[in-house]
Amino acid sequence: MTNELVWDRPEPPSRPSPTPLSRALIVRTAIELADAGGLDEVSLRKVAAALNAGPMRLYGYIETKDELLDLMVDEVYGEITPPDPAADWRTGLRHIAHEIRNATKRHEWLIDLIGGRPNRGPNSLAFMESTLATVGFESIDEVMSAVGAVMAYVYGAVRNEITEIRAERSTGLTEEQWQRASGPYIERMLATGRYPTLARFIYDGSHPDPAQVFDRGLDYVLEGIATRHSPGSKRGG
Amino acid sequence: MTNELVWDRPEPPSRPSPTPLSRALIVRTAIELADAGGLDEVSLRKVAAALNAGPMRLYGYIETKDELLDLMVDEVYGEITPPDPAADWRTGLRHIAHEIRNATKRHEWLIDLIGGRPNRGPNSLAFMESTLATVGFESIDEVMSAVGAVMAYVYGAVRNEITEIRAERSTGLTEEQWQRASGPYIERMLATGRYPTLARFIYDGSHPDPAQVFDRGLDYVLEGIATRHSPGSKRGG
DNA sequence: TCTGGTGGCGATACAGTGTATTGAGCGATA
DNA sequence: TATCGCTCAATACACTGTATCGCCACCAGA
Repeated sequence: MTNELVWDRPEPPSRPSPTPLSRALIVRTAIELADAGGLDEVSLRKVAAALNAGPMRLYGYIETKDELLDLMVDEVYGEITPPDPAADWRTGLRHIAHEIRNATKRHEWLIDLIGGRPNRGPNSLAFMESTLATVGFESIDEVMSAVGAVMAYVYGAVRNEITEIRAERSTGLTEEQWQRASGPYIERMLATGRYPTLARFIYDGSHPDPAQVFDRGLDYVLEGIATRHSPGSKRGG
Repeated sequence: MTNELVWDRPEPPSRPSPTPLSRALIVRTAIELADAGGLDEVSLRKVAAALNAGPMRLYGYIETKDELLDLMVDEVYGEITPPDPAADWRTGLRHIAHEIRNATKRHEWLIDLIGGRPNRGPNSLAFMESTLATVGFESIDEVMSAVGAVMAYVYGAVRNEITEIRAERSTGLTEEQWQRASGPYIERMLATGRYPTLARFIYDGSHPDPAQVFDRGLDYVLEGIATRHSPGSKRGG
């Protein structure tokens, strides 16, 4: 066995001194990528690359990509502050609704993951806990349907908002321009006369602040809950 | 140039007599695949294969895959029957809410596409037209927020339902079993004592019919709209 | 100091995706 | 009959998630 020195032997590839990893670090990195460039930027290869690691290294910390996504969602649930326990159910639910909306403003991708699969991480459970706790109705079923309705509304409303934002971003048309029927396609469709009501709305509709729209819809739901439940059955305001 | 007969020249691949295609046929096929096996079954290759065609052939009828998805959504909007024009706004909106819910029952994948990108196909526009038309408030803004709130609620509620159904399907646990904390993980989490309210709800909660849950939440929203808008400003019931 | 195992991690591989490009065959036209 | 143009299949590319393999550094024991 020759032991001679071979001067042109390639050096071992200079590894960029592997970062020590952890599940938390991976999740944080994935969230940063998603915040910056959307969910498309969260591929195992890209997350790994951002950590100076090979793709397969991540599998030491997570089972599958879906698990990573679940962890990201739960992490964001951790950013949500619970309502003041002394608050009445209405302020409590309103607080939570705003918290969710704000969280998805910070992390637009959230709306694509939340509700897509059941979220049962510790932070999600804590969120459910404080949400249920803030509604002090006596009847469990009444609490469930009140919370369910509010969450359903919040989810749908936020989704609509984000979708609009994305559409603006990708078409370059603001919703206002769209509503003036700037798109040639829309213009053509309206010109067919098959959508008279819609046309009237598009041309005459005003453009309220999205936050106000959200609050108004939320108020419908809360008001409906309030009138449907006999005053005797609730605690607090 | 030799013209000799080469006996071992391979025959041109016996084409299975290419089906004549059309955008409508492609969309219908994609919907069938999605109904049967979920959105995962809708890849250009699979759709094309189902039509005895190569993947690239579809590009003669479709610009991109996203366009195909948009067309699928619009097709389903076409299945939705508008409310009776004579109906008051409340029955009208209720009708539409149920139509949407039923449509997503028939096509579960719909909930993953709807709202994800703006839907402006002819059927979607017709749907918006009849929805707006059924709410005869005088103020355009009031109509918009009423319709917006109802649609947001419907969207979120249906999404929750479908997510539950899918979770049941994939875990084999019915929601009822889950609520008895059959999952060892959930059981462990509840045992930590950090989620007292949640635990109480899981153990003591009843299991109302999903349709009733949906209707109840919908009723909150409608009731809220009704009480928030002065009676003088609405037409019909 | 040498040896043998072990475990972490990179490289490779595979099946799948959407889509751009290429090229072959056919029908219509000059 | 020669050629053009069109239609579609084949090929190719970059990318995905993930299974498998194999190298290499480290550590235990002799």
